[in-house]
Amino acid sequence: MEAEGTVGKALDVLEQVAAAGRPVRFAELLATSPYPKATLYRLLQTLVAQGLVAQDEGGRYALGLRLVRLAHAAWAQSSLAPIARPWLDALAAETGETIHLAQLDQGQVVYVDKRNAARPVEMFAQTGKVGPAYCTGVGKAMLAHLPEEALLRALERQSFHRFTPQTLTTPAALRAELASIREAGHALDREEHEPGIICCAVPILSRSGRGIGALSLTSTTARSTLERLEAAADRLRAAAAAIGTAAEPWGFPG
Amino acid sequence: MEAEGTVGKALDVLEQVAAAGRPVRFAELLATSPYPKATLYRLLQTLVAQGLVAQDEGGRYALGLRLVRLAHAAWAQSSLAPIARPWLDALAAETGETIHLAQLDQGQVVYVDKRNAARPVEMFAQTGKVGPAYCTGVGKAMLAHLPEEALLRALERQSFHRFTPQTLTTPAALRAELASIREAGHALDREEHEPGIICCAVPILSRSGRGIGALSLTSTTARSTLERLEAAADRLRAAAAAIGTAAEPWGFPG
DNA sequence: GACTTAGTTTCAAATAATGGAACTTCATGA
DNA sequence: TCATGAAGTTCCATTATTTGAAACTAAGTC
Repeated sequence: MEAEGTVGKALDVLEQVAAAGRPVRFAELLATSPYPKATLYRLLQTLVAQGLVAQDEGGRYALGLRLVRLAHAAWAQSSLAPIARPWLDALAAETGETIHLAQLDQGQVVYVDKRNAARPVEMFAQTGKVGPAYCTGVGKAMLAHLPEEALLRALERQSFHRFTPQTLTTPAALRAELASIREAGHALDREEHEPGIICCAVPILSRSGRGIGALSLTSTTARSTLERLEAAADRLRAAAAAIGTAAEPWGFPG
Repeated sequence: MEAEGTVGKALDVLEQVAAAGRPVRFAELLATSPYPKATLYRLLQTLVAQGLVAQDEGGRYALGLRLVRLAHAAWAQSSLAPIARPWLDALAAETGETIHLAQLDQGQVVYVDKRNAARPVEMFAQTGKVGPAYCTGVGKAMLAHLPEEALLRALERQSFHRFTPQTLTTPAALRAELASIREAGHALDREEHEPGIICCAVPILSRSGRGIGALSLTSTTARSTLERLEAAADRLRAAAAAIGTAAEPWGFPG
């Protein structure tokens, strides 16, 4: 924490409210805040006045609906997600499996759209969720197509947690994996993030060759195998190529 | 525009980028900004540094993915939307029509979750989308259960636009409608917002009797009638009651 | 009714934001 | 080739906002 300028401080506080995951009292925030009582108090007042944070009758703070409005605008004006929609529909219908569309933001994977085989579109329940880049199919596919400098920055701020026995936990192992992903043209998640969950992902490249997102097909070891997912890689690649051609060249910054 | 404090100014700029609906150049923003060149420039720099705004290679500004992450957190920590999910699933399955869950934020309707009709139909509203309160079913259902003071504030900032011939365009007409909604226990949208679109909505009340959201069943005049939607009102009310009982008493502030 | 805990306000000092103007690119076309 | 201008960036003395220790209020608790 500790950010530059008043706006940065306000966002620190906002992020703290977000991290709590439930409505929190002032005292709870104060306990783990780097800011003194009066400062924290006024920052929260400002956030409430702006609608970024809401306060219940008991005075507890939670994230406000203005964020939901703004995120909808962000999604709608993106050059990737709205364009990709029909392709996700088609892939989900053809494969009967779960399809993810992801982008990279500050070194993390952000899922920006999804189709669940069983259920219809449910936006925020899944959209906006974040995950680690180094142990997901979409994450590795995007990292593999990041310029060296951006990759370094992304790896720097990463701490490698071993989610499963298969998780790659060193930069060296990851770099070797990224090289083979570039060669194969697709990335596999061999239960590296969650046991029983496997996935095949391809990068989405803009016309200028820059990575702007990734597309993945996810299944469970109970229902499918890596070989079967890999067999669908060409189908994914075709969709990714079409999306990349249609999209504005808006790169993911890492 | 023109807001209090540095945070408010930064959010003004953010909102301007959102309003554009597409990546915009600095000069475009400057043309309609109340802030001088240097100030606007530095506000944008700050927003970019914070990840709320992203910049493409051409230097154009668009909303950043950090907003999508934050909105997901807002959605997940809400005391309403996650709890309501199974009921939306059930209502959509039973009726085969579109179901919306909405909340009121600063006098506007914000759709926080939805289920699409089983039959292939175009999207009316995505999650996070906003709409007017005075001419939608969910909006009127919520306005009807707002305390007088909050209703006044909501009406004040409302300008009544006549979307269709059926739209109520005066505070007096709306107040009469709200009274009859309170009596009936549900609100109808008689093509007041979009021609051909009808809807029946019920308020979701917390255990303390406060309005915290609304639930609606939407259809088209081609496929159904107001009478048929109204017949499902009891089913909606039952779901709303269950959700309201399970939810934390977190009122909508108007 | 003294004592703790949670939240709110004050005000002089410290800090950050402001904005007019000057400067740097970069594209255009005479 | 070199003027012309449009778009974007930086400077810096001035100005306004933010800061935070401490005092204060309100609401429990024993």
